[in-house]
Amino acid sequence: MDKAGWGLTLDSSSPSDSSSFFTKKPAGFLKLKRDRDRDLPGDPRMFPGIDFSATLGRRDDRHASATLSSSSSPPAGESRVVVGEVDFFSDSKNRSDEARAAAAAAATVSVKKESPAGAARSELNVNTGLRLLTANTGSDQSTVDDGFSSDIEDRKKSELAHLLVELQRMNSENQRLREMLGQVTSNYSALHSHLSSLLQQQQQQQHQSNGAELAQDHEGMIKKSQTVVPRQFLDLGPASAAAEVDEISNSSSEERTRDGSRSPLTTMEVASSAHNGKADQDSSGAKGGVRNESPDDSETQGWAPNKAAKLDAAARPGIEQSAEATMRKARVSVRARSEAPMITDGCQWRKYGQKMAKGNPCPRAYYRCTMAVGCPVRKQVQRCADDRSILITTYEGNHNHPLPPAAMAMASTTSAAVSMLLSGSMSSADGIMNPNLLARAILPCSSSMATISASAPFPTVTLDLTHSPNPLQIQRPQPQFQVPLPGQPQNFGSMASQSLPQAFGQALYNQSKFSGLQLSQEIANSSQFGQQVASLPQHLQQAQQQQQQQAPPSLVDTLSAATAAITADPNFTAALAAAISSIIGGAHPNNSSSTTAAATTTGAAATTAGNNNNTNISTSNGKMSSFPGN
DNA sequence: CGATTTTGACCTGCGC
DNA sequence: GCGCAGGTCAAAATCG
Repeated sequence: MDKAGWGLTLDSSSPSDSSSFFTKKPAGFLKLKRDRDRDLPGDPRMFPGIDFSATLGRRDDRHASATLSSSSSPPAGESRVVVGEVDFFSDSKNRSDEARAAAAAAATVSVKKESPAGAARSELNVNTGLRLLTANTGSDQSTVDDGFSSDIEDRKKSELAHLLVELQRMNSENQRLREMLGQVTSNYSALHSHLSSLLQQQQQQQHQSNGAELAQDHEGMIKKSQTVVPRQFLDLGPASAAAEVDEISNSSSEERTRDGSRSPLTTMEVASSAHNGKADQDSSGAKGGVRNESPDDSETQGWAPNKAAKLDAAARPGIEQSAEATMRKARVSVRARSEAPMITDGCQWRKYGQKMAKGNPCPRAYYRCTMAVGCPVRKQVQRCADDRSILITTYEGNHNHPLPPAAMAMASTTSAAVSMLLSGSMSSADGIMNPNLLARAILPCSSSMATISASAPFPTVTLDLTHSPNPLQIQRPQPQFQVPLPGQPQNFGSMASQSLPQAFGQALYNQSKFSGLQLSQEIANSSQFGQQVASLPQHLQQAQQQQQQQAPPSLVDTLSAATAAITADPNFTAALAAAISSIIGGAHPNNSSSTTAAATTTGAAATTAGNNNNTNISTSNGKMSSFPGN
């Protein structure tokens, strides 16, 4: 459920009392508790608590605000932020320092900042997405200038000059980063092509050696359909290659298929169950009638690892079955430091169970999404046994309804994570899949580590947001979950009202937009990268336009400048993250039809981040019928 | 009074 | 077949 107030009630849920963590109801909780009318998509106030989507930007905001107002009492708005937000992260101060360091590294010229209000105005007017830069540059120096300079015009003039210089610099950095991105993309494509060719050769060899028995051939066809076909609408560049690896692997696909039968149905499965409803119901009846399920409850039923799913899957064509088997197992686990009982990810959840899991004194709570009837998305929330300040949230399933912007953040995140999981790691027996790349692709501004485990009962992507910044990101403010204030805007549509960009959420929001654009254009068989570039936020496009006038720097400068840019501008980082994740894990031309059809069948968006409000369907989400959407 | 949480019971899969 | 663990259900309790 949406017990929205938890984030504000750190007090009641003492970390030391983990056993009662999920059972106690925070005191302050109640006052903020549930107000469904308020929890409308797009309502910025709706998700107090640890706001995943708004966290980063707000955190950055807070840090920047602290910097700007360090020598004087902060404006009312800022003080509200500072006071209201609770930093769950122990090293927040360090990150704040890092933020300043990043600003110092990025800003060769400090730009004065008159006041937060003035900054807000400039943001509204320019909307370059360089708010962090603006904020960062408006630091001590500007304060000093304000104190000693009575000539406002001169000050503004110099400020403007600084801004222009900074803008140019950022443009050049933007260009460099784009070049780097292009290199990464080309390298990725080359590697993928090479891998595909190798796999094809291996496949041919294996077929030649094993082509004797027809039965085996038939089974092989089934396997192929079980692996390749799903990947087709899961898509992704590496997908086909991975699927081929699966095909080569004797055990992986079968095990996955078998295990998948006990896993929750996905949207696609729900879709397919529409014409297999009788089997479902019959099977449900076999359960003793305990679960009185109507056809309308098929989605809910789908979550039950019952025989119905297995029988139904067995009765279905291999394609659908395999697709479900592959996708419905995917999970995304998000680790984040939080004292709150549950991270606020923008969706409404209702708790339906709690169990003591083995090996962990903390109970595991089970939630299901209640934003729409029959939404199959569920999540598990549990404290880390080793570090109870870490909250582990595992998402599973795919939303069948529009999501508010705040929810799209997590949706996009998990979407990207699962996209990468299903696209590239499924073939791997286990292990970490290029964590740096993955982490940067998914959450490049989070300093997170994305760990993929395919050997687990469910292929799981773990996004660890608790790690300290990696060397390449050390200067960047660490994203974290924070406690938003009630009534404070959190939706991304109101970013202009924020003091600083909600980098992470914006990144993911943009990502969704990117992907949505991609999806729609993929249908039109358009190239994706150009569309992604075309769908970049305005400030990026503006920067790109201007950066074309910049002379290319040296490689060293490029790298350093890129690092500085990334660390200094969460918006850019976000956009880059979105682009990368969309490119690598999110969008490919051949994935939309099947999933879209499935989604259409169910009348759902078949997307986690798919948002009617934005008429965007995240490709990475949309194709991930089993992806933990939220 | 409706929505949500709590909590014990139940179901299922898996390993022995 | 049995026990264990994960997951889910649903009646009762709680809350607003």
